Amino acid sequence: MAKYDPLAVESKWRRRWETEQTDRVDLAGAKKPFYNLMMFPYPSAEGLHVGNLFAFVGSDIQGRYHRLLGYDVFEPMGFDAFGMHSENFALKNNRHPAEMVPKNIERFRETQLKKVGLMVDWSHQADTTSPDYYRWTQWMFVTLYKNGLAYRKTGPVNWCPGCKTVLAAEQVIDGECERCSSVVTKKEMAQWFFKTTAFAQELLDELDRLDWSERTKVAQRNWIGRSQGAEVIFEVVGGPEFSIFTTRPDTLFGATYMVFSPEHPLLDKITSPEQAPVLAAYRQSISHLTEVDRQAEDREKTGVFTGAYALNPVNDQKIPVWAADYVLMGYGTGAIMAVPAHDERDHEFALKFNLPILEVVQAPEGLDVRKAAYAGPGVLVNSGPFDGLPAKTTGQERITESLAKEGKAKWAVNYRLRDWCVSRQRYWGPPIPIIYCPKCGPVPVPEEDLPVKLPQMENYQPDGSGLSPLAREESFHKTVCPVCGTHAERETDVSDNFLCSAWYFYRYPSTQFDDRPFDPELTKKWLPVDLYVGGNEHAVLHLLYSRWLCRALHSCGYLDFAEPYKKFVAHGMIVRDGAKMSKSRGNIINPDQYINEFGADAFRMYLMFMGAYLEGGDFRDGGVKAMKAFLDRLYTAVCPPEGGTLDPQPPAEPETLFWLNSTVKAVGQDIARFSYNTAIARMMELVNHITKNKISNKDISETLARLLAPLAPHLAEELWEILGHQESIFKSAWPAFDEAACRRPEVEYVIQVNGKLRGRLNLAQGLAQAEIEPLVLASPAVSKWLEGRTIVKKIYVPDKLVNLVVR
RNA sequence: GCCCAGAUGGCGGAAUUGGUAGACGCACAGGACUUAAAAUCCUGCGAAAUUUAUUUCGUGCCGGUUCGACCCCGGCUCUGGGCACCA
Repeated sequence: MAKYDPLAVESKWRRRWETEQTDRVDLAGAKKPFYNLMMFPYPSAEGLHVGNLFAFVGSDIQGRYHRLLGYDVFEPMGFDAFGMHSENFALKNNRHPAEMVPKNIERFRETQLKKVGLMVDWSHQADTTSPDYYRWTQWMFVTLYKNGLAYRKTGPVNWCPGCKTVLAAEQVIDGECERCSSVVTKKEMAQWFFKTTAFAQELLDELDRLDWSERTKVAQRNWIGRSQGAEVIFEVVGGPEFSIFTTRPDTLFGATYMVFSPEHPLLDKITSPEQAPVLAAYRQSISHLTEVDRQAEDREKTGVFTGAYALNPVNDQKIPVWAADYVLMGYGTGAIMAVPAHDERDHEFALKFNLPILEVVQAPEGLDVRKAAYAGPGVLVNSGPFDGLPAKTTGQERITESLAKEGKAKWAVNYRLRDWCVSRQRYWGPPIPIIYCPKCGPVPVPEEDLPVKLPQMENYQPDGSGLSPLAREESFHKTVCPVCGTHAERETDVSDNFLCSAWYFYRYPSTQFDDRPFDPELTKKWLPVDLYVGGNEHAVLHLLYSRWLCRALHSCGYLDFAEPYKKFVAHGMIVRDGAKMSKSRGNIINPDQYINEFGADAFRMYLMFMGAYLEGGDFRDGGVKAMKAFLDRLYTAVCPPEGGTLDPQPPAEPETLFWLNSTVKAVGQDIARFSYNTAIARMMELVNHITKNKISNKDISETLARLLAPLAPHLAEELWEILGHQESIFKSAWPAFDEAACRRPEVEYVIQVNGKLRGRLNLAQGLAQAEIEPLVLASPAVSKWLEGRTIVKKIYVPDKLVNLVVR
């Protein structure tokens, strides 16, 4: 039994690809550019995770497939090596990231990535920690600042006590730090922000037109969280005006009290002297609560009366003003009108504090708004001139517009999306390129002075003071103002690692340029990215940030497109034996072990065969071995038989032609829709057919080698060479097929009686109903079900089925 | 609570548009080869009944539409994911 040695074959072809530069593309001269991007990994010391490989292989298959289709495919790779994941790991192991990261990168590239057989053009790498790279990350910051898209602001920010730094809203998951799972607290600090909210509407609108995985789009829509409503101006009795945001202006007549967020600055002005100590005590009592406590599901509502009253602009009614922490300072205006009859939260609060509940939208029979809030549709009641109008449509419009005429309301839209907090009080990142001058204020570092290099520091631990470790390095932060020359101080925070990764794909084609972040010509030719494959865990992190940055650079005139990725495909997640993989379970898959035993091709193929690529798969131990066994069978089937040769004539037998052509068609279609598991199954069927029938044919062998090439590139090259070709199989072309031969000349008709399968008939293709009927009625398997019955209806589906309905 | 996706043999999973449910593979069983084992090859493999070359049942649960439903509709249950005191 002929077998092949995968380790020998694979190292042979790795060397050949390297010396012949098979994987390189002529970026300037390419005629049919196809930018195939995969999410670059961060080089952890543990090595590549099987999840990384699953993602990369699925992407590489597209790259190789497109290459065979005649595209000039650019498939670059880089390392996302700045940030807390790298720094935390170095800290834990008592090492320095500057020493550790280059070693990890080397190991990733040389002993792992290259062994998997990715068609990566290694002449265009990006390493985010290299000064040649982060110089341009800093340039991004300066550019955003100069264009009014970056600003510094003091306010409550998310603070992770574990990582000792602030975090962006996107990096807080259920009140916990995305990296270390510490409970995040609020801290008042001056921080740098990017104006992500400036493009909230565009980011949302464009989603409808993007060719992206639907679940990724849904996650982004939820995160941006648009809600439409009105801003209404109320007036404190004997005090100032203030505005509230509501999505239900139709229920204004039902507002029986107002609620301010306890942090609302206006409270200090309006609270009555006798209630002031009560408010102070309340603020004290909630000050120690974290977001997790505050949002705990079963938590009872709390709040205090301020002693103040507000006037409802629709009817001048005097209603009490309360302060309660169920109203958040960060959303809308930090104050609400409470309509307990039609809002669940207000209802709960009103019951607890015995506040009035007034029905203004007619609830259906049997529902009592005193018992439970009714938020459904209905007509307005107790609403003066607006009674009888459908609340959510006309009612809403009329009430808002009548107030708008008096200047007391306007239509408004609110987004859940917050500006991106990019400051980090950590060491391992690109320093924020800003200088604070006592005379000139904040001044961006001039472009020619970039990069602001990260100094080498032996003790780089974050100290939790709210300042970055760089604040301890005087030689770093003491400087002079680039404008006036006065002694000045550098910003000592570094920027969020997600800024590094928000632009890396612009850099890849332009790595040779040290005078610009990306070359306009090459960028025009290669971007936006044609295909981006990655994990959906980045839906509202990297993918949102990079969409925003693209839009920002576009608005500043640096890019002539506003969306970075033409197509994004979210791959699934791998589990093992039905369970999530984790260190604590001890069920992590070690890819190297399988690759060293069965070869990268068998490992690649098994990863893709486990399940649907877009849904993920369940890794079973025996799978890689079984795949190697298939590749052995395929090898035997494709190679000339021992002591013989392959038939040089094209196959003529119809059944074989059917298998050959329909397999080529199906494999191409399946790869195009990321259905790798079924593509492999189709190849198995073809191999089974030729093995069973002892067919050795040159045409079939060459076709199989090329079908296999995207999935198992090393073996495909080996077979191609055995079949007599000098050049790489990737310089050949994807096999063509004959549409007519994809169907058998004879088709199997299914014969049903009353919808139940009663027989099958092999008949020539394309027969008419009238030609088939007599044959059906004559067949004994069918006629026995027709005895003594009347046929009332005949269903006929060409080349497929006949169904006789009898009584 | 709202939104999205999903539930198919012992297992992983197939099934373009409503038209043969279970492709392909794993595991298992039997056989061949072998001193033996491994590897490889061949055969079988949803369940029940059976006169075994037959019938009935069967795609999470209940109901509906249809000649015909894994697929469409209505109502549930469970699993995974996103959002969530967001006004």
